[in-house]
Amino acid sequence: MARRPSNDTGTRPVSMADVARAAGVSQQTVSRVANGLPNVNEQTRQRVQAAMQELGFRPSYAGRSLRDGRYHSVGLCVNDVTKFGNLSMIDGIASAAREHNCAITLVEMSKTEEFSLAEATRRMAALPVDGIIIGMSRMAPDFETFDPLPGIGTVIVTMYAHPRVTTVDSDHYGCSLLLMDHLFELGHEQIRYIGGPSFSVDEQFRRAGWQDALERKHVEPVEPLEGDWSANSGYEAGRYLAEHDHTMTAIYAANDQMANGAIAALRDSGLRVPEDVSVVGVDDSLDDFVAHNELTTVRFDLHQRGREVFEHAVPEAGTAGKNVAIRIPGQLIIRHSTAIPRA
Amino acid sequence: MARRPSNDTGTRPVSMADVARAAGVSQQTVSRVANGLPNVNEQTRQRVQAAMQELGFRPSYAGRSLRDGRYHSVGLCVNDVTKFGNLSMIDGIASAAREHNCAITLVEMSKTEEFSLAEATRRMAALPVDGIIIGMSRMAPDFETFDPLPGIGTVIVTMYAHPRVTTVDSDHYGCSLLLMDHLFELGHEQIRYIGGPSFSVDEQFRRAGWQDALERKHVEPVEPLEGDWSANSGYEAGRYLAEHDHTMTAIYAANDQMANGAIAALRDSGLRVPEDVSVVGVDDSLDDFVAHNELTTVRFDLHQRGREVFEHAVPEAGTAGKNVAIRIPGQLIIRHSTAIPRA
DNA sequence: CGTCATTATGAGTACGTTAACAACTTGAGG
DNA sequence: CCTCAAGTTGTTAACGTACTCATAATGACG
Repeated sequence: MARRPSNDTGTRPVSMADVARAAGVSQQTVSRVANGLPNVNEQTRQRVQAAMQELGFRPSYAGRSLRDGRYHSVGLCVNDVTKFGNLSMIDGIASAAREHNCAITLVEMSKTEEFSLAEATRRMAALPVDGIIIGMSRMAPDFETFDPLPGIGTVIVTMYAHPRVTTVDSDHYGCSLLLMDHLFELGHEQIRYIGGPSFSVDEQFRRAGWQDALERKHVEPVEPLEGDWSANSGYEAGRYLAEHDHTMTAIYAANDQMANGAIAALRDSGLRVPEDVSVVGVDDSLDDFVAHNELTTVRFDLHQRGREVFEHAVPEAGTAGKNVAIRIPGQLIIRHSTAIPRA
Repeated sequence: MARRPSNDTGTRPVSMADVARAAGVSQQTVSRVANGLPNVNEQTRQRVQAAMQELGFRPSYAGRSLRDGRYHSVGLCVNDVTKFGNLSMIDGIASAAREHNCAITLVEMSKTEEFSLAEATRRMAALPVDGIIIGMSRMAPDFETFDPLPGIGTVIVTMYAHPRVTTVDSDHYGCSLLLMDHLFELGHEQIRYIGGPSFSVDEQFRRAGWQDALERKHVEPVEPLEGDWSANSGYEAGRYLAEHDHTMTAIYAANDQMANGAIAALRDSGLRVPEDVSVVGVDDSLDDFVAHNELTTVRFDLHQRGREVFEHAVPEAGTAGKNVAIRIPGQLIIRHSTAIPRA
């Protein structure tokens, strides 16, 4: 049972040799026509192109890649495509890849469970990729011991630095400092925190920024609350704070969705935003979903991050400086959810 | 200037032959070890595995694909990764692909301009894909005349049927009927429509469903409004309707985001939802963004759509029935934005 | 001790492509 | 007529893999 019939009756894909036979030229001439090389007689070119059309020739990616050792694709490994962080990563990388005429080979690991970097690397390395990008939105069990595969660029998208791998991320620590400084300047000091799930790397760094900012100002951080990034969890946390904390003057929610929920809760509790309580978020993700978005937040340049990630994963194109840790700062967007605290 | 040095000093990737030389066996034995075949002496296996580890062997995707004619990847071509429709498509296809141990090769075309199916097909066909999926969220200029490439499964994700290509989509027409029937049953007849941009295929079918439902009930459809899918555009439309139409009792917004904006506008205009005006949307996309989501809407099973799309694009796995038009019905989700109209 | 099955391994080949080189034709200039 | 250049086409080799077949070693059984 031959896998691929060599005769013409089978379903084997049409190769250059088939086209060559049909057009009465050598296979190499077909290659020349396919690649638009100049040294082909016009008449011959047309005959070959006609044969290609006729037979439905499709150049073999495998043959070409085997020949010239490039795949023109970058591998991207994430746990859940739909999470905001991953989506924005895909978007940023997609535009960088497009600029380099490159595709993205996407692999979604388990949506819920963590995965090891070794496993992710092993899977990605067996795919047609010139570089490997791993989104580590929660700490991998083998992060410390992980060794990248030699001979292929590897980038981990995460805030944690690694001794042997380049890591790139938006600055999830710095964004907290931006927001806290903004609140400090307005005069706030009692700033409560509503975070995401504690396994999230983004959460860990955003929260650390909040805590460090307070401690640097010699304010004791009060018990951070834990949500799940959703507006409903922000609502519950906001409700709790409205009822139990009458000294706070501001809330820092670790993403806009929870901030939006928290604002709703505060208002349902009879508190005004921003007159009674200021609220800030992160991501600048509400615009499409709520009218008159008034949330003060931090916006990240995801396309720049995508470009950095891409160019470090596929070093031919950009700086090949090995093993750095790149943190791309966000931009403070001041809207109308923050104000001077009540006296 | 040899592209790839054949000696050991160069940067050529490590092949099975290299491993074989290091382990003192034949290349074929390395292949057997790499693929976990049983007929290898345990001692030999360990020696080979040690050599693999030592040299950092990475199996060549190109060699393997050339050899067995499969890529284990499906091509996906969309215009803008971040659009809700496309994102949900990626998500659904990703989980179907994972079930078949398959990757996704993602190409993002121009975010803003339309692209022709011929161009998309040409680009995708040159990539490592066993099937081609094209998201046609706006009508392609060559839809009527398009001929799929023979020898590779092609699926277009769109509501339009095509005489020579399988098309799959969520039922963007049927969702309107579900919502309109729900409103009819409550007693509504004066139902205004806030649509997306008119070039959108989803918009065209959702709007057609609204119009047909009214006409079937012998109600004259009143001037549909056009938004841009964003909450702000829904707000503006809602504001306009609140001020100019005092006979309407319900609004059908073509997505949840505009519905959310419309509700805000109605309330800002002093109207109650649902007591004075009922509002419905489509997509069931608000849960993460707003607390206490009360919007009646239609939810699509995106994973089922992804599975259908995938299995028609890569027919080896599922039903290979050629050239069908599959419409996957949505599910009506009744919450609390709809009620019996005021008397 | 010969026969035969079982196990382990190697040799050869084909997959489709492109670079490098060789070969052939044509025409101009001496 | 010879030489040389330019244009066009063909031949060969190599990329890395896995299938098929051949070969060699081992042990069981009559």
